[in-house]
Amino acid sequence: MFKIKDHTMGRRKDHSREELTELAIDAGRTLVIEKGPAALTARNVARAIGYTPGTLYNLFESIDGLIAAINIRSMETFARTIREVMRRETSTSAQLRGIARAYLDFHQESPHLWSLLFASPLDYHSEAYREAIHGIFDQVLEATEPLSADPDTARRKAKVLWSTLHGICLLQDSSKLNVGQQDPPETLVNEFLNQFLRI
Amino acid sequence: MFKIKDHTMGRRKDHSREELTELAIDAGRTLVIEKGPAALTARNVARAIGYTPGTLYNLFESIDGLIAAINIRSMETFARTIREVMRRETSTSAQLRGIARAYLDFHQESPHLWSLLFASPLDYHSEAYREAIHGIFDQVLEATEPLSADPDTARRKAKVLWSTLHGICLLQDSSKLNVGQQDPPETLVNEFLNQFLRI
DNA sequence: AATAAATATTGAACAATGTTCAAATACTAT
DNA sequence: ATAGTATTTGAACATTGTTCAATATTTATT
Repeated sequence: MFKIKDHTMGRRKDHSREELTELAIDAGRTLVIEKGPAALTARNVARAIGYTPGTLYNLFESIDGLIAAINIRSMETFARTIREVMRRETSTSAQLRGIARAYLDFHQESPHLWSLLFASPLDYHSEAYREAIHGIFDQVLEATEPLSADPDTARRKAKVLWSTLHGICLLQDSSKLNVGQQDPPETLVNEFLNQFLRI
Repeated sequence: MFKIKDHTMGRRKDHSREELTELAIDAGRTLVIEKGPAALTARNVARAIGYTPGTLYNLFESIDGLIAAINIRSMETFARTIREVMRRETSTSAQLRGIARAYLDFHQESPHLWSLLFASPLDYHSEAYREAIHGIFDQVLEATEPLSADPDTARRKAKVLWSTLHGICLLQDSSKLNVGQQDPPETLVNEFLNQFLRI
């Protein structure tokens, strides 16, 4: 016999709260990867995990909370990638070029995830979010330190590098009909780094 | 006697099509300036000009069309500003610093307009939009030309400069809780330009 | 001047969004 | 067993963008 439920259901406990949160983040991530940030709706995510929108609001305080969770995951992955770069490369220039390379790879391989993280205004900003940002930025800072005497300059240099990477990828996306000729992001990043690494 | 209209109204012709378009753009612009991009809704704009949403769809093919029109106006204003800079300054470095200054001013004085233009993904892209972009970018290109031998390098340099300005302002906005210390955009742009202008 | 055609405007509707919440259910501790 | 707590739902609400038949007005034609 099949259970036909013609009224509201109560607790199912198919998954723990933590498992459910994981499921939601994964489903949301997949939606973003496959159909872009616009497909990340409460109903789409809920359908993907076999629950209703209301359940999501038991896990996240709002849809922005889910976005933040997905972004944090992206940042953690990226932080691991550049940690690897920092360990592999010994020279400052190789480290910085490696970080830039990793950034461009992320943008190219997961454009929608990149877009959700860097090209969609979000004012959620939990403590976990702040930490995830630091997980990345502190390493960039570490890499720019040898380039300058005082730490203030190092921080400024790190921010400039980071800003330029952002900007170049944004420009790339916004110019489907391009300004003049098509310059691949790598070319622009190279142009920048050649100057940036010149003492 | 007051005309009470209890059914659908027809043509009023209070304004010409062109006047109405102007009214809509102006009202939309004001809404964005005062309440941010999120306030730019069809109903808000319609109410502000004393019409209904349907009328807007007679003027623009979609809400993105209205956004594009507002952005084009922002770009035209900015193009005029840097044209003034280009005329006033004679040295390359002064021109580039002037352009950067103007960009930061725009970001600081009209953060919401800046956000609508540069920080909100939009895939409208009419011919008029392309032209407005060129009205700005061609001048940046003109300014970077003396910095490099071949035109390809000049174009790349212009794009790098432009990307960095974008990125720095984005970073500024996204970091209400800041990464490390607060670095004013001017400081970062200076850090960048000092390196950029070094031959 | 009368009539026809074109245009402008509306209100009402549609689908989709985020979000809330009482009701109902199932699990947990007593 | 019973009471209490946590979870899940469905239905609702307000807001989006957008469409469109109906209507009113202006313009063109006869």
